This record gives sequence, structure tokens and C-alpha cells, in this order.
Amino acid sequence: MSELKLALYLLLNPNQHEMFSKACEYGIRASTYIALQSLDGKRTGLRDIAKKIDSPEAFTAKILQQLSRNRIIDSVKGPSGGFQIEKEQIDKITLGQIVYAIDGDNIYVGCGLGLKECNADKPCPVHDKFVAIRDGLKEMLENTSLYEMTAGLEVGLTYLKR
Amino acid sequence: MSELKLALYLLLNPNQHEMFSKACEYGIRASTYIALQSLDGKRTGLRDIAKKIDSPEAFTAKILQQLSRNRIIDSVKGPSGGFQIEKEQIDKITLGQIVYAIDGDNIYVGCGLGLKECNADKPCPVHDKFVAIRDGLKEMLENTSLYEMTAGLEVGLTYLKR
DNA sequence: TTAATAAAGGATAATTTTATCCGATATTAT
DNA sequence: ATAATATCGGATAAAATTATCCTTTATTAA
Repeated sequence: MSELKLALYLLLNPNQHEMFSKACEYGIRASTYIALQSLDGKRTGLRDIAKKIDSPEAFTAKILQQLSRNRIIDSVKGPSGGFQIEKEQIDKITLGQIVYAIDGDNIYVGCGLGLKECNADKPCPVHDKFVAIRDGLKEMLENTSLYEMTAGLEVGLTYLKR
Repeated sequence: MSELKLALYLLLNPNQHEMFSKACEYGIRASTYIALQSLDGKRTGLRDIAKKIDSPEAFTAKILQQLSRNRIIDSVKGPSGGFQIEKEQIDKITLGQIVYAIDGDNIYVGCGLGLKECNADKPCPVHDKFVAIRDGLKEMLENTSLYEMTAGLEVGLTYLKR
């Protein structure tokens, strides 16, 4: 990499750190779309899902496997196979369960400053403030069901992609 | 990688996605330590900083450069050189400025589900809920000064590492 | 003015995350 | 049974992040 390029790179490209990992984002969007289809009695396949949520197909497949192993979605092999969620489950599955299946419990558990042993006894300087933010996030994730996610979508599917 | 290892790996190691990037965590911890020393009238060097916050030295150097270029900390070369923050600045510099200098504005701006064009007009299914969480985080970061970060530390420095 | 010191900066490596490819496996329909 | 279909799983590749090494530059003190 040339000097100019690197300089510009460092100057213009800070870390792209987001709230959730890409895997998790795709997982949530995919689950939401699958839920929407399931509410309509339809099973849907990988290709369709990836197209509808605008995600890379093979990578999405891995994430769906993970969700399937965690019993968040059901998978059926063979012709007319695909992914689905039992209708009765759709309002019981929360964003929290999906995030946990993919990103683990870091978002709940870890210290905001990356300290390994940060707790109420030996807190980092922002421990309490982070706990407050985290609790808010946790509460939101645990109280948002897939059903709720689909609610606004039924008008048109534009909002799961782009 | 053998089958067993991979299987166990996938099973046991979900993504390690945290709220901030490592770079950002080190940046906050380093700034806090530099602020503490500066309050005491002391300039402090890379080696000491990395030791005190338990971070990789060379990587920390890069982050300190970034903070220096963003005028969050001052750097002085040569013998008895090192890093420092003007005393009058310590209660003016916020966590938000540090996070912005390192991770950019993604934590404020990006969509929780990774959609490029998500806004109040065309919201993703969790847009409003994420905005609420984000606003909380933003407010916290913008209202927490480096001075506040150092406050609890003066008893003993244990809390910026481990 | 020289030697020592410490940050700056360039190049590169290691690790993690993201992404793709392809053969194996299971299921359905003919 | 067989062919077609679609997920599963292993291997690998690409990209981003994290980390290290080493040379250069600036500054201080002797």
C-alpha cells in the first residue's frame, strides 16, 4: 500500500464497529422474513431469503444453520424444503434469543472497556453507566418478539433491505 | 483444522462482538490514565501507559497517535517526552469524543440491523427502539468527561486493568 | 554537537470475521 | 428406485481488525 493511500485510509476509515455483528444483523433480518412467510403458511428457501434481505447467500446459510441448531427456526431438506417457524412460536421468540444464538452473551456480560474482571465490587470507571445502557438494550431485546418485528412489514417488504 | 476441533469451535465460540472495538477500549482506558497522571502534573510514556492499562504496547501506540492527531491528547517527543492532557481540558473531553475519534460515528448513525437507508421515513422493524437505546448511549458518552472517569481511580489503579 | 530517549510512521504478520465453493446428506415427487 | 431439490458441513478464501517490528524524526540533556 502506497504512502498516500495508507495515509488517506487511516484518515478516512475509522473502525466500522457496529452494535451487532454482520452475522447477527443477517440473522435477525432473516428470522424476521422467515417469520413473516410462516405467518402466511409459507416455507421459504435460502435463495429467496438472501434475496429478500439482501445478504450474501452462503454466509446466510451458515447463520441459518446456527439458528436451526439453536431451535430458533426449523429447517426441512429436499424439494419444497426450506426454513420456517411454527406459528405459535413467532410471538414467543425474541430478538434476545437470536442475538444470543449468534453473538453469545457478550453484549450482556462483557465490560464496556474490555476489562475481564469488572463488576460491582471492582468496577471500571463507567461500570454503572454501562450497566444502565446494557440493561436497556437487554430489556428491549428480550421484550421484542419476532411477531412484533413482522407487524410493520406487512405493508411492503422494502424495509428489510437496503 | 480437524473435524472435532472445528465442531467444538463453532459450538463454543460465537462471535466476540462487543459494544466498542478493542482499539476504542484501549483508547478510553489510555486516555483515562493519561488524564489521571496529568491531573498530578505528570507526563507519561507509552510503555508506562500500556503496562498500567494492560494493553499491547505497539497497538496502543497507534491509538495514541490517532488520539493525538485528533487533538484529544498531547504528545511530546524526546527524553522526558510522553503523553499528557492539559488540565483545563480534562473535564471538557468526553468519552464521546474519544469514541468518535477511533470508531467514528457508526455507533450513533448506523442502523441496528445494518440497513443502509434506514430512517424515520423508511424504518427497519426496530428503528424506534434502537434510536432510544442509541440516544441513551450517546447521551451517556457525551456527558461523561475524562475527569469523571478519573474520579474513582485515585484510591488505587486496579480498575483500569484486568 | 552528540548521545540518548521517546513518539511517529511504514511495513508486515496474526487473528477474527465475513464470505464463497463444493461435495455429502436428506427429502420429495415422479 | 431414481432424479431433482435444498439444507448441511467441510475446506478455503477474502477482508477487516488487532498486533508487532523496525526505521525515522524530533527533542532533551550532557
